[in-house]
Amino acid sequence: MSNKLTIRHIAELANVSKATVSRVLNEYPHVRPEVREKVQKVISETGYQPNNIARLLASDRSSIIGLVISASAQMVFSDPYFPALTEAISRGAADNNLILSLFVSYTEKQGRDTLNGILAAGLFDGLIITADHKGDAFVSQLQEADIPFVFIGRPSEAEGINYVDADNVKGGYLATSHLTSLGYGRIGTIASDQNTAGDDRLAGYRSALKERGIAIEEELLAFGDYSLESGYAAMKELIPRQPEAVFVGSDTMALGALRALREAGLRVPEDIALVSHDDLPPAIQADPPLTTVQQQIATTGQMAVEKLAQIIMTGKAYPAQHIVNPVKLIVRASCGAAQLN
Amino acid sequence: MSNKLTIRHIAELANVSKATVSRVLNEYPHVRPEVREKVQKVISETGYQPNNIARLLASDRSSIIGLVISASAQMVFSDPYFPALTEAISRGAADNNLILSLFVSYTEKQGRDTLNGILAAGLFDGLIITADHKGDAFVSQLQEADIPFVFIGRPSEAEGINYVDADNVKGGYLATSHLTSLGYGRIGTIASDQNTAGDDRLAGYRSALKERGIAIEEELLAFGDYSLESGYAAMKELIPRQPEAVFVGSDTMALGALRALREAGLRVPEDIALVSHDDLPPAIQADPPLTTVQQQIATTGQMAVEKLAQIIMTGKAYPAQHIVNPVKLIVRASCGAAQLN
DNA sequence: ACGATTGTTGAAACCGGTTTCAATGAGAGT
DNA sequence: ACTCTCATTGAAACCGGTTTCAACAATCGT
Repeated sequence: MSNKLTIRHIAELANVSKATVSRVLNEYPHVRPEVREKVQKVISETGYQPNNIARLLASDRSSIIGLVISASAQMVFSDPYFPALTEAISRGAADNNLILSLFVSYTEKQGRDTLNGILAAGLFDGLIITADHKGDAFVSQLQEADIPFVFIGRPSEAEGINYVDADNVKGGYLATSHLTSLGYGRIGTIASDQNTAGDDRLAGYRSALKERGIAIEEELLAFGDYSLESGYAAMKELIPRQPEAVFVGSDTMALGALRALREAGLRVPEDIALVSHDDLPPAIQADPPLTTVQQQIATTGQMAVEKLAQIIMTGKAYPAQHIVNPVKLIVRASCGAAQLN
Repeated sequence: MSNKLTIRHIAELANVSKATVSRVLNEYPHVRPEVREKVQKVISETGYQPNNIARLLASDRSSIIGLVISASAQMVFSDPYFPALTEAISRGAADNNLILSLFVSYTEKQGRDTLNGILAAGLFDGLIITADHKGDAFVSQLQEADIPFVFIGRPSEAEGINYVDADNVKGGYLATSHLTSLGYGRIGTIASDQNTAGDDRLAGYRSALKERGIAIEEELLAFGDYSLESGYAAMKELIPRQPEAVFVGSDTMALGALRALREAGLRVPEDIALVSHDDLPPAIQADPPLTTVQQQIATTGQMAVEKLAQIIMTGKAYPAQHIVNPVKLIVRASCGAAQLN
């Protein structure tokens, strides 16, 4: 450490006690303005910076929060979702004067071990948890540890748990309604049952069709795991069933679907229309650019940090709050809306 | 905190002093085996976990390292490079029993502020710095603060600085030689002068051509900033000059270049061959899949953590080590090697 | 058998802050 | 003028560990 100055030195230089310096540092009352100024002058002249560790020990608060990402390696690597989220949370942490620590694990078991280590360390004021699986395994551990936490993405047992999520049901609904309103029949979907987001988007798809009185044809449902490859495989499965349009549950899977269609010699949107979900950079980079449901990941990340900060400050995690961020449809070329106009 | 147990309780339960418990915890010598066992028994029975903060304060070591990413927002979002690197470093930190904290900033000024905050906090045992710009602004600050640090990517003033980098000169050389050896003439490049990686790749390009006795035609050089859009723009600039092949300095820029070519009605590799750099997921997902130079980001991240850990342990940052990871050419469709066989 | 050495152990100081509590002094109330 | 408050301040305890140092017991050499 380069920092040899301690609160004692400042106290001596300013001719006051450590306690008074501490009061000035923490902007506590009960210090005469002139004394406060004198101390501040010494502090700024010397460039003194209080030692955080000591502060933590004494105040039992670290201002460090952890972000636990538990997802398959493939997912973390190839889907821009987690990077975007991480980045948003990083920014949110900075805005709230919190230090962000990052933990990535690839399996649920590994995630639990990581979590154990984190909880044992006792270093963190709170945690943000995000998982591509349903994440239930973590909940009991977290609750026992009595540490403030916020989920990103609804855990399947959400009761009493604070979480922030996108309005996935609405997303599936918007995407599918858009396709029905463009006049397509035989609308399929590539969904996912890996997490609640997938369930919800599928539910939205179902409700949109139901609303129009269209029966769900189970053979037009395919499933993927959010990877490009799974989107490719799912679309291959769907092609023989000749859907006119498909709602794909994520941009990345849509990229795979596009490849399958290209290989099959089918044009998008002329032969098959596509709408996907997320609106991450690949959506606009795709050929054709994807009509997709935008979820505001930045907002989600930010709200998660803010909710966590609030729990930490107030000490009140209850009543649990479920924050659902709105989504909106971004119309590009892949749905064929342009042609139909 | 749920953890009410302190070292004192353990000491009392085991009928020894705090000092002895501490010796057991830290696996220090000078404890009789039977006493050690007795203490360990109490520890495991009670589930006692030492308070890290207190430990830090007393031992002046936090086991927390910071990763500072300073890059344009666009870059962090749309290029998978940083996510891949972050993920690798996260894994490396876990392997070395270090906690990783993440800081993202978008401008050099913001980066400096962030760094100031970090250094002031005095919480970190060391830092890993990575920047899409040349990052020199940070060096003096870091050196003054006397904190262990390792750069990822060669800073332009690299003397006395520990860094880990890919062999970018070799990368540019391999890509370009591959194109010459396939018989292409008029080989252009989309380079970048934003960072030393760009400089180095360009240098490799130059040396490959020079080696074959081919004069560099300045009009076949274009520059980008690693964004897809800049690759698109650069390729548009190059098209009228009719290169037969182009070495593109990153996969993401190559994606943009592909789009420009597609819009111009040029086929890859039949009309123009492409080789890019990085071998990130988009390279294989592109149409056609990109021949590209693979840099082992995972290894780079891991080595950076290990080097940093070593500096922290030994306290010796000198002599500075420059670790250059090998690269290798991955041949796919975009270079046309398959057709030529 | 006896002093010298070595291995074990605990008391106490320490890390650098925060917080409690009692002492002090000035202003308010009568 | 004389209490009674109340704001200001510093001394000391505390947070929960690590580390130093001195005391002690056991082992060694002669």
